[in-house]
Amino acid sequence: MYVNVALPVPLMQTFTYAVPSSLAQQAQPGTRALVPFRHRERIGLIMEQTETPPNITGRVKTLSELCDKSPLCDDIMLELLQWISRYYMAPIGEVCRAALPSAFFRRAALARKSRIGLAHMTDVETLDSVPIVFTAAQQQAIDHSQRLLGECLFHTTLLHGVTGSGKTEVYLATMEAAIKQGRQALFMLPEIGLTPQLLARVTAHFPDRVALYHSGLTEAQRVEQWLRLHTGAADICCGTRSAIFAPLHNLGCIIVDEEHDGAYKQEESPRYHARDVAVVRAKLSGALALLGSATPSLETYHNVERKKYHYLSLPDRPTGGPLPEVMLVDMRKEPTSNDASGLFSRPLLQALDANLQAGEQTILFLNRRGFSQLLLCRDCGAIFRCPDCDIALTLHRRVAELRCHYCEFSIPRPTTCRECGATHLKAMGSGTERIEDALLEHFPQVSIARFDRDTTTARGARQQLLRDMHSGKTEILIGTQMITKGHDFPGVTLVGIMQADLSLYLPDFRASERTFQLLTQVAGRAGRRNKPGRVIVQTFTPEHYSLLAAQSHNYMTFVAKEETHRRELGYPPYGKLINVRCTSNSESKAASFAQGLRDALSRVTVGGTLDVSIVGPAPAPRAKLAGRHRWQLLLKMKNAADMRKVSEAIATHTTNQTESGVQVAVDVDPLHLL
DNA sequence: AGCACGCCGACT
DNA sequence: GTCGGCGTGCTC
Repeated sequence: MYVNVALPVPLMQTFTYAVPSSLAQQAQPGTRALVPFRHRERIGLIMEQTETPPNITGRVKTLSELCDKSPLCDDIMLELLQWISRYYMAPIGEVCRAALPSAFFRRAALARKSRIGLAHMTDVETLDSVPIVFTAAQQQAIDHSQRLLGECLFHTTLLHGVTGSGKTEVYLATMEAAIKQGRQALFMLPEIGLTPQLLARVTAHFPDRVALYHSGLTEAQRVEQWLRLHTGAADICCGTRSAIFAPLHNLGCIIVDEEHDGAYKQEESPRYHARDVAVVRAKLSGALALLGSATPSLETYHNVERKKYHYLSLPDRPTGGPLPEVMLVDMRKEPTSNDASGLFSRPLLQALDANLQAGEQTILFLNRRGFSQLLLCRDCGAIFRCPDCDIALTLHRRVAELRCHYCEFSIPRPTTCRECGATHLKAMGSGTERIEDALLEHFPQVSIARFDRDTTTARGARQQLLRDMHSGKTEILIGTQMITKGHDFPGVTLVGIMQADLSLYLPDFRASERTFQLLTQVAGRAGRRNKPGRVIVQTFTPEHYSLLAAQSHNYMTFVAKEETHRRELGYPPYGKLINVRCTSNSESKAASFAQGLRDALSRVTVGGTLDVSIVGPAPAPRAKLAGRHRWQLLLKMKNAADMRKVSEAIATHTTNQTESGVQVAVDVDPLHLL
């Protein structure tokens, strides 16, 4: 007998080993095995048993020993790992490594092998549920989930509810229903650190049954939580992206909160999207998938329209008060010299003034940190660029440095142009630092704080900023999109969006969608209960549908417009994308490899013609990163079936054609094309 | 990914 | 004369 073993190496294949008869019983799929591999022994995961020896010239090696008494992964998990490997074109061993605590693949982990025994299920206990009065919409959503759970059939539901509409109650009731059935629940969040209140509610609702699983855990903690779930000591898992692999063996429901959030997509191999994997896992498990958002992704909403997903909406805000009033300020009609920088419109300045008078807090949002976007020589027009990434360096005036926002490169702030030696350097384009300076000019007495990567990375700095905000000490908080994530600032009644056009016109087909989501999420932060909130959006294109839809809090009008554009251009959800990026020290090698792949794809036919339209090869939007040149091919397919064929064609080409010095990264369903 | 094998510069 | 630089090639 033989077994196919996935080893943690970046190769698409498994390796076949002979199994000694003494280990035949124990060598089950999902069990780890110690195998001889390239002059040393390594730990891999048995994917399947087979009677057929591998088709290789050399001698088949024999596995040395098994690391577990019983499998770590059940059949559903193994099938899920295979699906991820195929769909995302990721090496199976890398998928396995992402799915299990990495300690499980280190030799030291062998010591604890005896600890991993058979999973035993906890008895179904009666949960003492606190009686809560649900709104009609909440009750309807809960009834819906409970009915589907009762049928034990796979189903996906979109729960569309604005901030404060009470999605959490529906989540809790759904998980409770799964637990009462003797099944388990998986609760996914984009970022764990930003939602302590939500986590506290879940752990309080299900005392001692919740395991937290996220990237912030130490290796020992991760193993501990993994074991609690595997053995059934905990039957609810709350976690981020990687929690999609939680060892729950009788899964009843998977909840994906803020399903539109980009944090669910892993940006290195395996480049999976945890929301999409959640739906596949639910399908394999016969479980319920519940996707929640105030601003659902177009992909998810499209599945509602195609009747693949159920749609439930929570239109009211039982706890949140009325939705804020959103004002769009046309910056074309503003005088250019309101202040030194021309950053603030009259309406925003008036509203700021009034809010300060009333003793209430304000958030100003600008999606660019630092002082200025670039430093330009007034005499010769040269700008300072990163030598490794070839993009404009951002001026950070507080620390007197020019910094590259793509890599770690920085230089002390120069005083002369390096091209012509002139001393007249102009800082162009505003970042959060400049907003802070301009504000201090206008309101010298006011307590202003900045919340971006520069001010939050120092130890404890982030917490201090949040404390000052909650205590009311900070009157105006300036921030990048960091502030839009998760935080609740009950005292904030005014939100100003500076330069809304920045995110709107990024060279990315999702720019409109992101802007709409961003504005809606930010607007959701303004005002609570009895205090109505106000949002002021400064833009040069107030007629843009993203802004208008966000202004009127109308998701449906946004979707209708955006779908039209996507359909015309064959972008998701009306088509599938694969981005192939070729990276090399040599630009010509990267470019020629990309061209070779393009030629191969246009020649190849897999069971009929290959229906793919190819954009490129072209330099990637970040044409040079950390000293390496990047060229890319964007492949557009009409549907998933065509995409599978294209995937196969890419796989055969890249394995046959081993161009030296070129790294190929395939991104299936890319979230951005950078 | 590792890790070995394989041909060209500065050290005892 | 060697030690070692990291290019390239393979892993059941």
